[in-house]
This record gives sequence, C-alpha cells and structure tokens, in this order.
Amino acid sequence: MDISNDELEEDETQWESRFLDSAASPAPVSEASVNKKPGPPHRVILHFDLDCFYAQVEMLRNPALTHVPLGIQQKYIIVTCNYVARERGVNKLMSVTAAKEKCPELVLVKGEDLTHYREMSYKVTELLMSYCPLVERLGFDENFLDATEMVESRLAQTAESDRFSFKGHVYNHSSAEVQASDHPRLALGSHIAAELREAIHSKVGLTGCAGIATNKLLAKLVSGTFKPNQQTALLQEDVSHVMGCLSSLRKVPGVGHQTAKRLQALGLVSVKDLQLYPLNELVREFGSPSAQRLKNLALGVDDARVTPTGAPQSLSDEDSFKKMSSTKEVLDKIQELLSSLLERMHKDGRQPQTLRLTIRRYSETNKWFSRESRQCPIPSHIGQKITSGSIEDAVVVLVPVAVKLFHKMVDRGAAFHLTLINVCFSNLQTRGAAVSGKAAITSFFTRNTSPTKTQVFSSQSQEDLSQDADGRCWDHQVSGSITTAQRRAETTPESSSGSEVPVSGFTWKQSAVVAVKRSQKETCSTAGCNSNETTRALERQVPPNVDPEVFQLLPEEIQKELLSPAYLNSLSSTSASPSVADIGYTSENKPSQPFTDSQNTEDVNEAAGESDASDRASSWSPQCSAGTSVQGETVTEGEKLSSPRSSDSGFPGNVDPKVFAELPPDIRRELMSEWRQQKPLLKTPSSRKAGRSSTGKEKDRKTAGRGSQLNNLLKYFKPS
DNA sequence: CAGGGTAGCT
DNA sequence: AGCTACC
Repeated sequence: MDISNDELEEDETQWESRFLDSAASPAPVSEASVNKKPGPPHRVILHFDLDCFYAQVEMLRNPALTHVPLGIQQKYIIVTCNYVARERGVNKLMSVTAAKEKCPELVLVKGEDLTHYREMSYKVTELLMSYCPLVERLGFDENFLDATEMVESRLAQTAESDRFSFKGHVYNHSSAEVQASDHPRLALGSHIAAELREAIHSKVGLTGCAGIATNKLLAKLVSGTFKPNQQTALLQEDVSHVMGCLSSLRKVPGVGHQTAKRLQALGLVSVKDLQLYPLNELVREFGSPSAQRLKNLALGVDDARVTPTGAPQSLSDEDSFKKMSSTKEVLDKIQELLSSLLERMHKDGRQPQTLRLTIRRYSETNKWFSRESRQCPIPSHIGQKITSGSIEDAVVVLVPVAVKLFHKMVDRGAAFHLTLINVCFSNLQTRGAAVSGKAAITSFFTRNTSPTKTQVFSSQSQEDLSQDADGRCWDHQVSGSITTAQRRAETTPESSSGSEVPVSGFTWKQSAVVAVKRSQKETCSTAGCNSNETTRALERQVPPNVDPEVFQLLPEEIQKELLSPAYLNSLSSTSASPSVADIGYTSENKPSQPFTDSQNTEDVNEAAGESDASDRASSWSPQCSAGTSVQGETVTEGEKLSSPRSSDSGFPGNVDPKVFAELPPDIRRELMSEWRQQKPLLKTPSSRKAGRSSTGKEKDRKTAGRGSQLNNLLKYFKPS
C-alpha cells in the first residue's frame, strides 16, 4: 500500500515556482486556509527535544550535581532524572520510594517551582526563533521548527559538492550508505539541525536530540531514536517502517488515552489496523475531520503546520495535595497561588482579563481526573494594578474574587475534600505601551527584581475560621479570641500604626510566608471572634456589593483596604466598567463573559502607554536579551540564513525577509521576541474572538509607539 | 494516573 | 465549562 503519496518527492520545479510566486506576491495567499493543507510540498520540519530537561537545568545551576544520580522530585514522584540515575535503574515518573529502592544514593532536587525551567525553556525557543520565526513549543522541552525556507535558500546557494552528506543518523540506514544527493533537502535539514543543536549547547548550555523529517509527526517520532544528544533524519522511503514499528496506537502523537480506547472499541489496536480501517466507519465514530486526521496520522501523514507559539495565552499556578477540606486552607492556598501568579503576570507585562479557579475533588472510586472550574472577568482597573506594579492591591482585590469562584463550586457549609487548586489568568491583553513589550520580553530571563518596598497589609488570615470541615465555621462565635490590638502587635511588629506599614526588605511573597506562620498562632478572625454588636458593625461597613461572608474572611488590613475611600472611589470612577460586584462578589448570574468593554480600557492604556520615547529607549537597552544573546558570530552562514516566507508562514506580513535575514542575530532575536508578543493577536483560531472588539486597529496600535530602538528597526518593515 | 504546566476543540 | 491532548 502506497502510503503518503502526498508526502513523496514531488516535481521540484512546481514547488520552486510556487515558492517564488508566494514570495514575490506577499499580499494574497488567502489566510482562509489557515492551518491546513497549505504548505509547500517538501517541507523540512525539525523537532528538538532537550535531554532530561529539568535535570539538565538543575545540573547547570549546580554543577556538583552533574555526576551524581539526580532525580527531580515533584511531590511524591520523580518527574525526570539525569542519565547517571537512569543507568542505575531510575526512570521518569517513578515514585520516590521506588526510585530510592533502586538507587539509594539518588540525589533529589525539588522541582515544583517551574520558574527556572520556564526561563531556560524560553531561552531555547527564542534562540531558535532568532534563526527562523516558525517555532512551535510543545511543553517546556520540545520545539518544532519549520526549516523549509532555510533549506531552500541553502539549496539555492550551496554548491552541490557541499551538501552530500547527512549530519547525524539517518533512520534505518548507516548514514554513510545514504546518498545525500538523493535527499538534498533532508540532508540540508540535518545540517541545520546540527547547527541549531550546537547553538543551543554553546549559548544556553543544554543538550538535546533532533528529528528531521517532512512533517511534525514524523520529526517527533524519529527524534528520540538515538537518545541523549543525537539526531536522526527520516527518509520518505522509511515512513512506513517508522509507523509500523510503533507498538500501539497510543504511541502515535495525537492519539491519547481516550482516543486509543475508542479505537480499541472498534477493534483497532495497532497502527496497521488503523491504516487499513475503512474511513467511512471511522467517520461514524469520530466525525469527518477527526477521522481523516487519525487515519492520516497512522499513515505518517500530517499536514499540520508549525504554528508559532508566541507568548503564552494564559499563566497559571497550581498545587496539589492529599487533602484540603477547610475554607481557611483554601483561602491561604488561593492567596499563595495568586501572589506568585501576580508576580509573574506583572513581569509578563500583559493585562489579564479573566480569572479562573479550578479545583479537583477527591473521590475514592477513581473518579479523580475530573476538574471543575469557574471563571469571571477582571475589570480593567484591577488589571491595571497588575501591570502598574500594585501587586498587593491586586491580591487584596482578587483573593475574595477567587474565593467567590470557589463557592460557586463548593457550597458553603458543605463538606469537601480537594486534591488540587489552580488559579489561572487568561485573555491576556497586550497593551499599547512600550512597557509591556519590554516587560514581556525580559520576563523570561530576568531574575527577581527589586523587593517590594511597602507592604500594605500583612496577611494573617483568619486562622481559626478554618475550623470544621462543615464549612460554616465563619459563622460561629469563636472563643479564645485575641484582641485586634494584640493581633496587630503580632502581625505588624514593624509598625504600631496600622495605616502605613513599610516592610522593606521583603518581597510580598516572603512576607506572606512569614505572615502565615505567624497566623498559625492566632485563634480567630476579626469577624469571627467579635461580639454580636461588633459583627453587626462590621457588616454595616461591608463595601457595596461585597459578600459579607467573604468580607469577614479577609484579614483586617484587607478589609480596611476595601473600605478605604481610595478603593471605593476606584469603584465608581470607572463607571462604564463592571464593578467588583460584577466579578463575583454578589451571588447569582453575573455574565460569565470576559470583560469586553474595551473602550475605556483603551483610553487609559493609551494615556499610560504613551510615555515618551526616551523612556522606552532604555527599555530596549541591550541587556534585554542578555544571557541568550546570539552575539555576532556563529551564524557563520549568516547571509545564508533563509528568510521566512511572509505569506503563509505566520511571520509578520510587513517584514522584508531579505532585510530581516541580514540583521545581526541579536537584533533578529529581539525582533522575534517583540513579534512573539504580538503573535497571539495574529493567531487565527481562538484568540480571534477573545479580547478584541472588532476595532481592527490592533496592528496600528502595536507598531506605533514602540521603543526607539525598535522604531529604528521598524524602518525595515514595509508599511502593512 | 502520578505533577505543574500548556493549547485547542467542542 | 469540560475534555482531550502534549510535555
């Protein structure tokens, strides 16, 4: 059976002319056919997969770990380990106890905080993007790169005698025996892969594998053929061999557990089974698009393009645990997660427009995997607190919102048993300001910056409300209370005045930890331990639209904050936007729509964003890309680097590819980084509906008003 | 599934 | 909002 005809060698002149056509006429190339069928025949796709990524990062951070068996631990499992540990029988996703049995000398490093992994991961992606914009991330440790145009341009420039060998392995062949001249594109692809792996090693310090093939599926399948730090190219003639070697359908990327089960129900277990199964029957089970895709995957056919990933579309933070069943714990956890998330969000520079809270409930009858979530819009005046750096203000306001979302899933007064909480910001809005671009770019590299100077409140949180699992704890009168004055003395020893509490030297997160520890000695909340009159007095003071129960759960300082004239004013000053009430303080039917009234958002942003150019110039100072700079050099073939095709590549339509290719690598990188910020807006699929209010001015706003260096660079761009 | 993320489709 | 998939 002739598999994948469409992927086999085609008439080259036809492809050449198509390529030239689209390169010559940048304008058209209907974006209608956005992610399918399009591409040139003969793509060259690279898949990069870093070796035991987390372990490598930890070994770079602490070279003493390099030669000891090392495991990266998240909770009770080893998520990955270095090769020393693997030699001793340790494997990925092994329980800590099993791993320690196998290898008692195993050194463990906690890997729950992903910050360093995320930073290194983006360094790799951005390095790749400095060579070619078509880079798609898959997790933190894998990247696809569409090298088609790089290959074509080398093909045009390289003498035949210079390109007749493969670098690295060739699947199923001893690569000496392969005539590279029969497979010039893949052979050149293997050279590019080798260069890029070397660049990753020399500039970021990480090793990894690569696969070279004609589509993503194949490149990925083949990349791990030879494992640490090697690469493998796949010739078309060996496609059926690769697919046939897969031990089950589950091994086909794109076929997950559920799909494999449904296929199994149809009697299909091997790849060959699926290849031979009648398409119409498949359509019956999966519908036409999915059926086609599945069958193609089994054949090694994959039309999916390398879709530039761009900046993340959401930021989330989560924690899992054996059991959480008190409201107090939930509140504390939400506060912890939100605090670190807000810090990340601030560094990113974009403004989240929706907040989502996800939980996983315990259930003995292995029903666990299911999660529930609730989300709500974030009014822009609150979002602005994040981008502007008022992180504490944002925490103050968002914690109760998140608690409210929690109570949309878990009844007050009902017992619960959670095993996970996740907090997520999404619907991220790039603002017109230079600030956002800079912050977002540097966010992946920069280390923790200046500590927060002032601490508006010390979070103690209501210890004892926690109480019973019945969840109604905040309703009872609690004895053993301490006085407000005592509490203040304990929680804010730095100052006797409650109004301004400067806590220098602590970041917010650190103070939060400190505060929580202190709070463990406390016995009750402000509300909980007050007499009836006091409680009523407080209730009278509940800010408009704030759920009194939620309000009472809050630390006193937060309550004060919410009652402050400044805060109350902020509610009314943005009359056109939803008040806090709209995002979940009141109980029923708020619109679950993301906040879409962008008009006044724009106004404010514009005002804030158009700071003068000199400010922005400093934002673009060189160290923005420090650490990964691809300084001068090595792109030895600098002039050979092919330029991205502007038409269907997803590359900004207004870039001049020739000019771009000639820019110094670090400048290219910077542009790519910048572009990455815009990319989500350019993406077709879902981001289209989100966030943008059909004022098709997006592009103009973005390209206008960037940093001065960028403005200089922008002269290379044709007006779109 | 474990764990802490992501993205896309429905 | 949930599911499926990927790492």
